[in-house]
Amino acid sequence: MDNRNKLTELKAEILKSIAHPTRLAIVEMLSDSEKCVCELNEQIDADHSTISKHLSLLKRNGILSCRKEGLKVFYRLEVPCILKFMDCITDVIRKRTDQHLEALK
Amino acid sequence: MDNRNKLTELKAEILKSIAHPTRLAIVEMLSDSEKCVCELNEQIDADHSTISKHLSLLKRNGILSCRKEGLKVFYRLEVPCILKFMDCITDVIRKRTDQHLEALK
DNA sequence: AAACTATGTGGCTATATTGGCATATAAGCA
DNA sequence: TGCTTATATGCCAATATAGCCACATAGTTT
Repeated sequence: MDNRNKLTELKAEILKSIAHPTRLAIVEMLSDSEKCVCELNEQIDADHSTISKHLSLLKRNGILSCRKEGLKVFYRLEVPCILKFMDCITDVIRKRTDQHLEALK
Repeated sequence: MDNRNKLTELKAEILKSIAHPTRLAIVEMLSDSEKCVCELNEQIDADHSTISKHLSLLKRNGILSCRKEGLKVFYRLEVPCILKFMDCITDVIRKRTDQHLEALK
């Protein structure tokens, strides 16, 4: 019972780490291949320190891993199953939109 | 490009709605069948107003739907695919734990 | 209609999250 | 060694979120 709660809390924590526009964008950008921080910095409109913090959070929570090569650090997605889930989330969005349209009738 | 960002933001918003211990617990409790608010109130240790707000958030975001029957309101899960995803999240937790153990060596 | 039950809402405070700036570290290069 | 580039961290202010109490509403029962 209490363990169940604990597990639910852990799950919520993991979910929270990808439940942020910038962090989700990072995850999506890493869907096909690893990328260096510099590349992410280029494509995301935020201070590099902000992005760095998002990356370290994602890493700490096991979503990403990284390797260093010279000056650069390359991050990669550790849990590709997340991507499949996004289809489910897109379903939710579709369903939600339908509901709102329905409500207007 | 901009549409892509908009979609990512929407997805993050949906994710955020289930990325909370209590809300995730609610989703899990509704995995097998609909339940009335009273039942949720019994099982969750929080003020009924707090639970009510979580429910309305989940509904607004298309995760849950509800129907009224007399005094009671029954909520049900609209998007069962969320449950499948939780296995992926559990993988993350396992992976993360492994990493931490590894780091201690 | 008055009292009761189940649920929802407004308003407030406490806490958590975010983002940017300045600064630090680490590695390559002149 | 000093300079430059890539990345990370400390600190702080702004904003968002959560939770509780009090109150409101809807439906039921007497």
